[in-house]
Amino acid sequence: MRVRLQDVADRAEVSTATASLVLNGKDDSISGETRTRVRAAARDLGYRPNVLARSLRSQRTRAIGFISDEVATTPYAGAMIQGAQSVADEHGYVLLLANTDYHPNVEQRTVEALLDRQIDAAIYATMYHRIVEPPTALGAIPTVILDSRPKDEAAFSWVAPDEIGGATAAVEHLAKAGHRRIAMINDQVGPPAAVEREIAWRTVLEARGLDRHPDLLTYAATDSASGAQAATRLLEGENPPSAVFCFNDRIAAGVYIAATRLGLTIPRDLSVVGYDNQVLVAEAVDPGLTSVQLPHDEMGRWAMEQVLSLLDKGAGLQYKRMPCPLVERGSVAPPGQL
Amino acid sequence: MRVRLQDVADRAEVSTATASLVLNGKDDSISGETRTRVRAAARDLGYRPNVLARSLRSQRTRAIGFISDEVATTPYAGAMIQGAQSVADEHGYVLLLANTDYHPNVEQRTVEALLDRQIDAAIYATMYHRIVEPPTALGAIPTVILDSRPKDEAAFSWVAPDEIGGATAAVEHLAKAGHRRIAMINDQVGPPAAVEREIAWRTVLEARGLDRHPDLLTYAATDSASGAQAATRLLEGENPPSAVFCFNDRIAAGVYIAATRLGLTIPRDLSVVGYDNQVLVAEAVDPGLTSVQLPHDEMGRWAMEQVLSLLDKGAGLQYKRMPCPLVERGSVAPPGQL
DNA sequence: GCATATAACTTAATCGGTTTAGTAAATCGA
DNA sequence: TCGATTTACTAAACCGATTAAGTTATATGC
Repeated sequence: MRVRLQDVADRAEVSTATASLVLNGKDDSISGETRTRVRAAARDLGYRPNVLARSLRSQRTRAIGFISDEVATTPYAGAMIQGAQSVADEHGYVLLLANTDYHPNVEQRTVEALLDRQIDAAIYATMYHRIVEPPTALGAIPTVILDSRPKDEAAFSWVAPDEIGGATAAVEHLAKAGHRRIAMINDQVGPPAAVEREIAWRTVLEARGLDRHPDLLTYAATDSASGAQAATRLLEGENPPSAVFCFNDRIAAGVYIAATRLGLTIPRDLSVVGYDNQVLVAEAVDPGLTSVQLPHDEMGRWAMEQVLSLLDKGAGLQYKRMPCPLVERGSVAPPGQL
Repeated sequence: MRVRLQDVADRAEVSTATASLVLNGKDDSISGETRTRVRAAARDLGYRPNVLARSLRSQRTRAIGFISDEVATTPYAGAMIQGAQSVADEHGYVLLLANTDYHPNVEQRTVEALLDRQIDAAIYATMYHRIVEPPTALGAIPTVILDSRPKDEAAFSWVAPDEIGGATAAVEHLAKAGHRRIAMINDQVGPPAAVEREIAWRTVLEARGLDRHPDLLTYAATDSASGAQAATRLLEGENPPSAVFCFNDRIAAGVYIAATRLGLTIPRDLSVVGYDNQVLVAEAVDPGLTSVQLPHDEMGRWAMEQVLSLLDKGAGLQYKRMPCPLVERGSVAPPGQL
């Protein structure tokens, strides 16, 4: 059996009230001698408070629900959970995990299960940047949206990647290398991330007076095989680009495959920039892929910090676009004479 | 405020005892009329029991601690957590997440934080297969080791990948394609996974009477740059192999890089098999990499199932080697005339 | 010297449930 | 018709803490 406060009190020959006051530092009115006796008893017995009992009484569990559409598949989840978890840990909070499997019924059930456990607050995370509508039950507790934006932007705090900034940096990087025909292979599904990155791409082309031929924009599914197909279309077309900005690294990997098959060498004949900075992909190709990093760890940290300040300081709602830094490897060079 | 059992009882005009008995199905001695009244009251008020209070009384929280050395970095974590989480969810259990950061002090602190929250049991997970010694505090509750083996194999239930089986399948696959000079690039650090895979590789070579020249075995760090170096050594040596079995997919990606630089085409001039089946890597290279899959999801599920049967059925300790299936893509072909 | 602070505790209520022991009324047996 | 069951509930203890409200000495003020 675990040691209870009662056991400590018995050993120190005081009431549980006194023991509690001492151990919680609310001991203004407890004599120094009693204080040391209680502390000694607690130490000797190896006393650890039962958090359940304390939570029941205090109405705070120091537990945060982490709700996400999926946990596996992508390596993104890990970084976000890691960020949130480590901040939580620093403040003596704990993470309760839940999956929604993209299914409203599961989501409903799972969120209620968390609320039944009296979580103090929640983080509603998604594995890619989109527009979400968290279940109404979450209205009961502070909730921060991680890696997405709420439909009603004023209803929640949220943090999402600064897609415009990241994509701008990527395209600017290509432009500064001297490219004037910069294509984009975008996600054909068109989530917010895709829309914003495309806007940024287009804006840089306009601002710098670069080639804006419609052939320079094409779409693909977000895997390397589709990326290779799209790249082949681009490169075998009438107006092949000298550089390609890709929606993600998997598509970029497809560009490498297509280029190699067409006898082109990266970066001599074609420059490529990806998005996501998936180290596994970026370093599996040769030369290494220059890519824009999604700040998952930082977003996870920010979300948890925001949760805690909503809880502790009763702070107001906030939102944040987290910068996406460009990570340079070897896939960009000045254009040749293609 | 949340609806309490007291509110339900008031509305149904019974005591909380009666309400509790009805809602928990222990209503043998409750009249049918009262039963329906209580149930209606609960439904009307949207009553949901406070799990904290219930747990305090029942001494069971239906919460499982998931302790791992890290959560991010690899995509493995997600799959293991996913597997464990989904089984937990099916049984009304919840996962409490904790990190140890490979640091004994953090581990100690974090495990105690979980125990303070009265978790019923724990899963002690690692991101790669090694020999572990879980903190003694975990002796207090059922604990299953996930993706590693305990130093004292009789002290815990555990599940780890069947490295021998997976590596054997990989090397057999190459042998059956006709290769007689099959090299291995192993992890230079030498964790159990590396030791076992090397044993399997050697065993197949012996069993089939293939070339066992010492040059065929070399070591590398587990990233693609190191893999490329090792592959270069192998391929430029006096006795180049016609096939390479790699400790992991990142090293295998390095083999692709080295082969391309040396003017060799995979699989015509060189066959390659990786380990981990990291889809991101395996599909980023051309042709796709044939690889052995680590059954993270299945291991996560098994671990949680084992935890629950230890809890519910008071079952005995068990251990399991989970099969690692070979996933064929395009990196293996019969040897040419190198 | 006596009412009044002050110091140093303790008692008991409370959080929201579960469960054992008990009670009152209805039913049964002979 | 009366004791013994059975039925249908309820009172109260309990889980392990926290904390407001008391209590009892001792010290202080005048």
